[in-house]
Amino acid sequence: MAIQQNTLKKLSELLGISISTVSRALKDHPDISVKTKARVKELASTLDYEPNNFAVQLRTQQSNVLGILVPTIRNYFYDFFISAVEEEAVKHGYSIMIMQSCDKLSLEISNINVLRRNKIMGLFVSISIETEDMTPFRKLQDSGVPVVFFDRVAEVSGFSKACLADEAAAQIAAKSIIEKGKKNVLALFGHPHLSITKLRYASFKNYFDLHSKDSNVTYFFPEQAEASRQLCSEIFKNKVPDSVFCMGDMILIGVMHAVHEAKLKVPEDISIIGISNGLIPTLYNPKITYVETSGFKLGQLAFKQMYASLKGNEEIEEVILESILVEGGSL
Amino acid sequence: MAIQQNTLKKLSELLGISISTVSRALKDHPDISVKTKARVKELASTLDYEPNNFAVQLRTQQSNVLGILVPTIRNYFYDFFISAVEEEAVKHGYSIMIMQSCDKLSLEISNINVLRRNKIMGLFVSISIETEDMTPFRKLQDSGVPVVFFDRVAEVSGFSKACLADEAAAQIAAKSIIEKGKKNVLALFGHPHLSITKLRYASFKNYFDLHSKDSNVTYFFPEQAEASRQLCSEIFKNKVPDSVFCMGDMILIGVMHAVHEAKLKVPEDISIIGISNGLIPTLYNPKITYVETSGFKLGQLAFKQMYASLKGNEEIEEVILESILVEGGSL
DNA sequence: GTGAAAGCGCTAACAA
DNA sequence: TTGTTAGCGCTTTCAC
Repeated sequence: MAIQQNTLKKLSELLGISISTVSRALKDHPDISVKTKARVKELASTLDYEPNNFAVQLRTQQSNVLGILVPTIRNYFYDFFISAVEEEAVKHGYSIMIMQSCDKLSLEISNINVLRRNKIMGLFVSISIETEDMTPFRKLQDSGVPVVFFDRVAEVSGFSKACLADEAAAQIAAKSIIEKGKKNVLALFGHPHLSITKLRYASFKNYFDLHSKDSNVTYFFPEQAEASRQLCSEIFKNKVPDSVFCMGDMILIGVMHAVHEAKLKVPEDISIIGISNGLIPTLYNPKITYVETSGFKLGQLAFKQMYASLKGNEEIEEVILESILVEGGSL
Repeated sequence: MAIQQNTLKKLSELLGISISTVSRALKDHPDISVKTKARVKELASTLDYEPNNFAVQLRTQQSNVLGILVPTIRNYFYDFFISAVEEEAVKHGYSIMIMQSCDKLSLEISNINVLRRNKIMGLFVSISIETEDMTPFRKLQDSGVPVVFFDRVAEVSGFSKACLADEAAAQIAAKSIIEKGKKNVLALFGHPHLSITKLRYASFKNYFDLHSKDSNVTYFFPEQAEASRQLCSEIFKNKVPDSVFCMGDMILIGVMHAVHEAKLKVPEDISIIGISNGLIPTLYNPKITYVETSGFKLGQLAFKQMYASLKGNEEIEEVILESILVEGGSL
């Protein structure tokens, strides 16, 4: 049972002054005399007075809560993103409410409703694989709640977006592979439905088509770790490519399992390059060369965008986080 | 700007009936006639009526929000825990508010205050390294907000706790090492201040003292990955132990870096065993043998405890999640 | 079966 | 400088 809290009314009765005076004293309103302020504040602190947020929120229609909606938190990217947003949010007086869509459209929609009912003041979202209709987000935004897409973003205009430099990242990887003289490339991407996959794939392919026409590049879309491992196992039986590109950590993990199983030496027998948030590639020996896409930095960037919108700076724009190549010894 | 929402008042005016009738119709109150209910519900749905949570909360003094306070989300354990809690919470109509203490006491305290002001109905917490005084948690619980500690728990009674079987996990590891005939053991633990470290250390040491007195076990407390790597590098220069025990993933990562640098073969030159949530040990080749401590399962367990408290079942108890040995090829 | 009215705790316009 | 008052939108008791 929640215990009865102190209220302005109680304070005012104890002090023999009116509720509004107490309220104003507590917020350092210039009208109130120094003496009264002191009296009020002292009593408030001895009584551990805390304003009732429910009442404040009803009155002000402000929750100071920001929502984050991601496919899952169990991911070596979103957790960094969330962490960054949380840190920034706290600094600015906001709290964070998190929900997972589990990559299901139905859950995504019901969670948006929960977040709206909780009166979030802004939403960060990375859409589910199944999402096609952006209406729920549009409605949210139209009702005054800014929406910032990140990572998996809506392929429509009219929303703020914080993106990784997907195209640049894929290009950097392609370029690195070509520069090392690799000609027989296995390129693995994630779910073909996602914008992030489309961008990386198109950019990677385009770069090879333009700059190394004689290369033999094979493309697959194995989504997760186990699918990647199986795929590679099969491929390695026939012919081992001289290099593998992995669009994400999970694919990399699968590939490395297959590499170990086939007892291939990196980089002597096979070169590996990936795109990653950072930790996983550094666990292998030699460390895997990767194009860094920092979830943490992206979170900071996304918060900046959100904060601007929150403060009435209504500019809708796409912010892109630069990618850098982190050289390991795998290429 | 938040756009004006529909309210009960508006509906009642449109329908020409009173606010209270509308309110009751919407909640299927038995007093209201079927006809009226139908009319009300139809209008409500065409107008996309949604109750104003601020008002509901003020009236009912219930937020249906649960808080989670962890040192950091950027961790391959807490994210699983949070994910599980979120999934369960959604099923039961609760939302999750997350805050990070960054292992700083000051942030922990201010975040507790934020959570309290946000009127959370329950709190899951894994304490910071600096935390010693449990008063803030006690006060929260005394004011009717159940607190469930997990992972890093308070070393005092009177709180619900959801723990990993720390002692059992350490014992399983110790037993495995002894059974493999390893006699020259390097045992690495985390921050000595934490209950989790104390339990694992005491149990591990105790098991060796009892069951293998002639073993030569060296203990260190290197906290994070880089410290572990450095420590091992130094140790390996003098004498390579026949086995290493790693209390957590970060320590394991550091150890494996040192192992690779020293070009030691696992398990021929050195055996490795750890305690882990699961992913990291499986990335190495051979996979590292580890005692599993599932953050996801712990989250489900902790939620069950919380839910019982929320529903008035006031029993305070310590729940322990069983550990199991997952054999890789490193021992 | 329906309506009127009180009140959750706070803020802020207006009065004094 | 301080007090009075009118709500914010909803739930719920009590009256009809």
